[in-house]
Amino acid sequence: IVTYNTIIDGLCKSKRLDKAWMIFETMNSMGVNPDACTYNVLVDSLCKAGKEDEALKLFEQTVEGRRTINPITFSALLNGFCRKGRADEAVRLHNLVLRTGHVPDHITYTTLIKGLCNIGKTDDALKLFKEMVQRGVSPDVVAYSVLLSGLCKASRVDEAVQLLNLMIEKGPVPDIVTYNILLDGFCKVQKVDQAMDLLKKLSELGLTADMCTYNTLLDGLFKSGKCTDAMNLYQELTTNGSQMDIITYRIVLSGLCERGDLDDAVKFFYSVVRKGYSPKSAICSTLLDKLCKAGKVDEAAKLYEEMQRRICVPT
RNA sequence: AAUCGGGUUUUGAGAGC
Repeated sequence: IVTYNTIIDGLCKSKRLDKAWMIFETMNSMGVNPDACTYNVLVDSLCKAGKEDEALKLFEQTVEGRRTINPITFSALLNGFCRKGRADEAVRLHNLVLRTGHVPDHITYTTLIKGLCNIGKTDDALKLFKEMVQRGVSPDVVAYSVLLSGLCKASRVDEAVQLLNLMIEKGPVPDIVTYNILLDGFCKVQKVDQAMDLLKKLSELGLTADMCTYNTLLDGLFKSGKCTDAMNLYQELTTNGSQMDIITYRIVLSGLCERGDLDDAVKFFYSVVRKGYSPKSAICSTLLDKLCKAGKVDEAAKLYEEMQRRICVPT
């Protein structure tokens, strides 16, 4: 049975689903009964192939046939539904299974909470978070962060701050990701100043800002029109030798374009390209478009050639 | 363990409706 499971899993992982199912049939006809592990693999692979409904059917069959619910199969199934934006259905399934006394672990709860947030059902996510606590499953830093992110994305930053305070008071210790989420939340509701204040407090909290922190703030500064502040921050990062990533460059480049600083944008573009990055075609196109509209068609043409050489394809 | 699984930053334009 272990051999069969290993083979089926291997086939599923290399996307040879049809072949995997053939082996499954073979094992049945040879009188080798599939076990929980076999079904875990199959349910998961159906989900990953976008066939959640078939996965659900298979899951139901195993529940009837074996009269037990395997938590791994079930969480694979819930994952599949959540990934597809079907978190509400996942929660319905979760509620059914909950009645049989199966309480999911903190990761599965987090998956569901994130799924709900992704489809904008933030209140349901909050409810589920409370249920989780009531059921004696302690939310870890990721669970809190996911919920925090959901609140921020729904522009409910005040509630996010409350949640952070709750967390500080009697939850897991927030990490840099938690704060990055909140920083982004502030930025997105045009409270960049609050975000910058929070940045200063990070070191007091014993946390080190990472590139994601700075990217968030750079973008926030640009988008709220504080281009000078943004460029100052960028300079600061350059001089202290921070390791920029492609995302930093995209933010700065589009920030410069947005401001209409085409000369700087073009200069910046070349400096990025010299570092060996190829900016996304989207940004190349923006840059070209802005240049053309500013009447600098010649420059745009030159840039276009350069872009072609660098294998980024502006459309 | 032969099997699933969770968090943060960027992502263009035009046309049409």
